[in-house]
Amino acid sequence: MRAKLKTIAEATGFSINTVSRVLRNDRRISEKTSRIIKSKADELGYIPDAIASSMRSPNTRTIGVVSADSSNPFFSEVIKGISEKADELGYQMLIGNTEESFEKEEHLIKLFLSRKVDGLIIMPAYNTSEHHIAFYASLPVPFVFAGRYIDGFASHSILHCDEDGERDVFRYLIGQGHRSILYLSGPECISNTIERDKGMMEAYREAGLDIDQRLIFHLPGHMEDGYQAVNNAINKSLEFSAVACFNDIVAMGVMKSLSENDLSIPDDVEVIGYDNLMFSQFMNPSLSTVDVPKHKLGYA
Amino acid sequence: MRAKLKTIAEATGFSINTVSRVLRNDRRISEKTSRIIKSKADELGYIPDAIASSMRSPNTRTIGVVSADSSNPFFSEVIKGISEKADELGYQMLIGNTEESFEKEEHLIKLFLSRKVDGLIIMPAYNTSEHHIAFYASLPVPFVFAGRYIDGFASHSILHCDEDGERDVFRYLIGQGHRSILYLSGPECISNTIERDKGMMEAYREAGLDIDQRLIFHLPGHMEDGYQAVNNAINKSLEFSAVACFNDIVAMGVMKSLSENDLSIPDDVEVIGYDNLMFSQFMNPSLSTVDVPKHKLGYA
DNA sequence: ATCAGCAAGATTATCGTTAATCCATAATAT
DNA sequence: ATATTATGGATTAACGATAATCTTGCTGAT
Repeated sequence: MRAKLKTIAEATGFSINTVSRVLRNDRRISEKTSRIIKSKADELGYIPDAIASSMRSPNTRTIGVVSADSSNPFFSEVIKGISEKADELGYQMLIGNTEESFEKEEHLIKLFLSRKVDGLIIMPAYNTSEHHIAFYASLPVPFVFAGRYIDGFASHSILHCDEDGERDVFRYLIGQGHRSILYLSGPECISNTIERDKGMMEAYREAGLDIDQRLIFHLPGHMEDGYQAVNNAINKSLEFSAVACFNDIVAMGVMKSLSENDLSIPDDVEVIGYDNLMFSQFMNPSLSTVDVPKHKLGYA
Repeated sequence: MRAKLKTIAEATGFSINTVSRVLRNDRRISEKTSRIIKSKADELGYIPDAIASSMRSPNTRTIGVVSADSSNPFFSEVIKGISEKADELGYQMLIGNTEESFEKEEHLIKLFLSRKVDGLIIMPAYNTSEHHIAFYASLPVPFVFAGRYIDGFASHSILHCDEDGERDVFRYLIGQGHRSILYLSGPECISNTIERDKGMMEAYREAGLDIDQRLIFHLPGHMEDGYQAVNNAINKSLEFSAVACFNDIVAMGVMKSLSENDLSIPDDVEVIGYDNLMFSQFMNPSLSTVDVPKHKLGYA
């Protein structure tokens, strides 16, 4: 049988409580006692029972990470950042994926609460209804939204500035002389899309240019979306000399399509991504992108 | 205060135990009682306390996933598969990264044990010493190694067939007439490398060809490794008409270097990856690769 | 000499659930 | 008519640890 405090207590003659205090480095225990108990614990290969411990103590040193899709490189880099910081602080992570479904998100959060996580890091699903807001407001533990912003929970969000990022993209493209920019934006109801669209519009306004709505598309943000979108645009003979993408994944799809259509990058069409994923710098031709401190975001 | 069994028991007049049985769908409870208790539980917004529950019951419905690097697309796809299956079975995942360090791996596993996980899925760090073997053998819970093989724990491993995969790669390349194949293999001490090297040698033997050791490199398997290796090879004027890579990430680095050196793919040099990561099919020129059922692997 | 104060531990009460028993009463079998 | 078995539920005892409250023996101040 696995050693427990009682085992050590009996083996050393001290009380269970004293053993517990020693192993938690509580003061008010003599050096000598401490040594004896620690060495016995070592000898018996004692592994503390975190379950029992968190039964009695106020925290579990566990956080719940609610990811939209942990196989998406963007999220997985954020999670890596979280993981490192959690490790450093002695916390452990429960992870689950919502696949962008709020129902799953709610279910997952409840499971995490059931597990008594000390806090939640949420990469929230699209769509923000009254019900969601109420749900978030009722959470009995601290929580933050990573990378996305939810109305009414500004102070709970850790963000990079989407508006500025996209404005810079369009400023640059317009500055390069592009006048027909295909803009493959994200899902309409998430904060990132809204913010970035604002940035885009601001850049056009600054330059005194009109926006051609036919060149703007809101897509889910997968690789196929970029690929399809450019194929379609070319089929419909849309004219464009640059493509601004919602993320690097979409940009990959875009580049694939462009190459297949014998358009050279960046001579015929300039492509800009978003997120600066680890692999983006190794793409060929390499991808210009907006850096998002994913790792830092997770870490924070 | 959060509702607990006692709250419901007092509100309905039944005993705590009866409430517990109802909520666990234990039989031997009348329909009527069950309905009353369930509706009251709903009304009070009861969330079960999984900590207290797993204190008493033999399992925690939690598994520990020991990943080498969760931001590496290969692992993250495997983890996604695990996540889906776990979700389906009502299990939750604790995840941690070892960064390929066995010390961290051991530490992480101990933490998971402390949390009383029901089982472990391990993507083991390199290096297999006596100590590791003894450590694994001493684990008090079921465990499997995903994707890698550890001596002495064959039955604990879930594998794709590395040897066959690499043999097919070399058969194909040799069949295409390549006689100088740069082989960027993986870290020497992990099973995948060993198996694949075997496959490579077998293909050469079958074809009755000698192996040129100068074209074989064992690398850690990162993108930079592929990039550097090809740069070096070109600098040293090594002749080669194809590159077989340990994984798709290395292949990306390779392709980057080749393009920068104005070598066309696949006309001047043919490149083959391994793993068939999600993004590989969208690369341009697209990457030939060996499919590894990462998702299925995780799922299994 | 008396007593407050403290150090170093021991005792005891929980934490919220589940498992093992136990106890009526009703239904069925012999 | 008695013995057995089901049924539906109540009681009680853990699970392993921590926190709050007690003890006991010393110091040292008055």
